[in-house]
Amino acid sequence: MYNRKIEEDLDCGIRVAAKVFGGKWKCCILDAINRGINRPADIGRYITDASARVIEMQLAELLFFGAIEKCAEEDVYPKKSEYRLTPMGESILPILELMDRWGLDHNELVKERQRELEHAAV
Amino acid sequence: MYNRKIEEDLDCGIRVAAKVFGGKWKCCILDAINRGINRPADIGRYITDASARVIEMQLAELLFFGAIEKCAEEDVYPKKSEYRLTPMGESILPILELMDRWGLDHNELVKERQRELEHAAV
DNA sequence: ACAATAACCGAAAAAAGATTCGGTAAGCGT
DNA sequence: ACGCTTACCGAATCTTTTTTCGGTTATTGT
Repeated sequence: MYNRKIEEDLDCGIRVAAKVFGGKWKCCILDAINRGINRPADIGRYITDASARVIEMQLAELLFFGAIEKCAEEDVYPKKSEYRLTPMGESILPILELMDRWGLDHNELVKERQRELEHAAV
Repeated sequence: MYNRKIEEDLDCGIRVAAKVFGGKWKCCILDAINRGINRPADIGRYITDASARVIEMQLAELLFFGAIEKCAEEDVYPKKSEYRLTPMGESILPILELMDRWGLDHNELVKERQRELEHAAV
């Protein structure tokens, strides 16, 4: 896992939250697992924009920080792995919902500004 | 302002939210302004870890997306600028609070994992 | 007149994060 | 036996974000 060069202030709650579920795909993965899509390959098919590698890496981080747990029959070789939310992972869901709602409430405005930017760039 | 090469999915609320108040310092700046610290130089003194340049840039983005507004007497030259939250900016505060509380509730665990990582890296 | 402060900006560089590519090890269907 | 899928990893590369540095313009205090 990547280790930062510059130390971060983990006394700031927002920074802690960003570390655990920030980043481009972690929220989507938590959402998928919450919906019962809990095997890597299935998550990959659910989140079509993300490559398999990204999903593996983000699963590893979510696992590392204890937001999800791995329930695989480690008999001989992994093969069948399933991930589920831990109570800690579940406690993130209300925040995701709030953020998602906020974003959807304001996306028209943001999209418009985005278009302005793109025009100006030409 | 930086213009991405790769398009992002602004139909996902979380992505929209991240665009407006994600990033390393935007939340801190919103918090500062909310506390009545509303001039760039004062915000700089409040958030000591961030350079003046960063604060300017992030203020510009917050302004661009309409989370804050600039109330400067543009008489002859800027000089005195004050920023305040717009209603849209205020609507972000509950989310920040929730994230901050979540982070503070879980920071011991995260800090410990962080220490493990650093040890392993040596 | 001179130093200090405020508000800004452009551009380069560094750091962080995401993506692609190629690989391993194992099981399942035909 | 052969190809397909699953799970996973390392490393190079590219994109995005953050930081640093040096500059402009104007005001205030001495």
